[in-house]
Amino acid sequence: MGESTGPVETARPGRRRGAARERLLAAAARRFYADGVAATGIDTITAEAGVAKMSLYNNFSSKADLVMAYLDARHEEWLGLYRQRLEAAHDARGRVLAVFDAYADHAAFAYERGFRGCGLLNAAAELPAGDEGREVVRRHKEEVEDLLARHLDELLPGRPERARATAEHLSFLLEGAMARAGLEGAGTRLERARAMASDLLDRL
Amino acid sequence: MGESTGPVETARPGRRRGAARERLLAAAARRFYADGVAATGIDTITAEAGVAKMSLYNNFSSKADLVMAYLDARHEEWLGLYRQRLEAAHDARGRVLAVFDAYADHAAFAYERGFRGCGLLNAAAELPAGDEGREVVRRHKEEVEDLLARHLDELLPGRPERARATAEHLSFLLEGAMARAGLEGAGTRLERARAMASDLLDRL
DNA sequence: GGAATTAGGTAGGTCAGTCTACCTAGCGAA
DNA sequence: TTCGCTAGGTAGACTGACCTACCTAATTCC
Repeated sequence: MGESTGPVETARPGRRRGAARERLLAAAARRFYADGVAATGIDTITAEAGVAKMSLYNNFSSKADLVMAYLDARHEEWLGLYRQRLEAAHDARGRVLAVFDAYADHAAFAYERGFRGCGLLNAAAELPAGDEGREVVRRHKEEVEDLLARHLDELLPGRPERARATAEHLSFLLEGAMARAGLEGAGTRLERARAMASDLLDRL
Repeated sequence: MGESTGPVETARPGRRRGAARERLLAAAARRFYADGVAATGIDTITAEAGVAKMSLYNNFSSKADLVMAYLDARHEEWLGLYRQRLEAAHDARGRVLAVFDAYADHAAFAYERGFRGCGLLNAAAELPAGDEGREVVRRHKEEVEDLLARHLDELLPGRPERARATAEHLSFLLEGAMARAGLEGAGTRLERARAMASDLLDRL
């Protein structure tokens, strides 16, 4: 992220193979996050990617397919941030807080129209009731809660139910802070949530 | 809410004055919540309201104006649920939990395409970055947190900072549980959040 | 009578998706 | 090493559906 102007490299014909797909995904990520999925048209994406419209349909079967690829990419992106934070953590407590730090890292990105909360949740809000994309987002949130639960199992040996309940509690704090932070366009609420989590771990 | 079929009363000309506006708001509420704001067209709304297209533009200056009215209506609706729960509460603790109950009441509505979380937050996710509607939603969330803070001041006399911090903590729990509940289409997560809040109040 | 509402249509855009016709980078074969 | 093939890329026109917003003329309630 952080690119802020139109076609990033000039769009001259016959560039590297497979480049169109990457450029499309990057452009879609910027526009979907900043303007919303429904509000972003195919032409806007191809123009910003500096790519022909047919390249989109050569790489994705439809806009819905591109949206799914976008959701998968956001999930993978978050996992990347989390793994980085995980390496720096030296105990189970730090590994719990690494989840919060990964969310804060996300908020610290230089989005061109400001921080707007969790891209996955925002996209889910636009998708129709039975859409598969909503399932992807639901599973992402469950995976985050599972990660928390695993680290808490280490902190609470022999008390799996307490670990589960605490993981749910922390995941609510995280999600709630993220929503508020998105409305405010700043990461402050996420810092507060991290502090709450830290307190809560002290009192386990 | 709870109506599930097209035009609710048959659309015969010359009904009660001012009825068009109410019918439009009710129809918009159903469609915006179930299908999303951008995905819902003017014609869909007027058809479902059983009202002429011009009645929309006689009562609202544009679709954006209708969206703003929708946001205000959702805010007022929640306040109504909350006030009802407030009356039934007999102490400060009950008044804190009344906020959680109002959210649960919201989730218990028979939405025609299932529960999809907070309508205000979902709408905000679709609105462009600087849109006034996003401010309306931000203020709504702040008002909920303020309500919690006021009740907590009663429970924590002389400790306003602790009350503020607890209000923020509870509002995160609430918002996070709401987001998860919306993804799952069920209110279970909200019950869990209420239980967490209740525990937290016991340990104040 | 006048205000509100009706059905239906129109204007001007934008949407997703398809198609044609051409171009070039990179690969394997000669 | 050079040649030729092909997969993936290009620009831009085009279709049919849908979008918001506004208009008209007839109708109905107060």
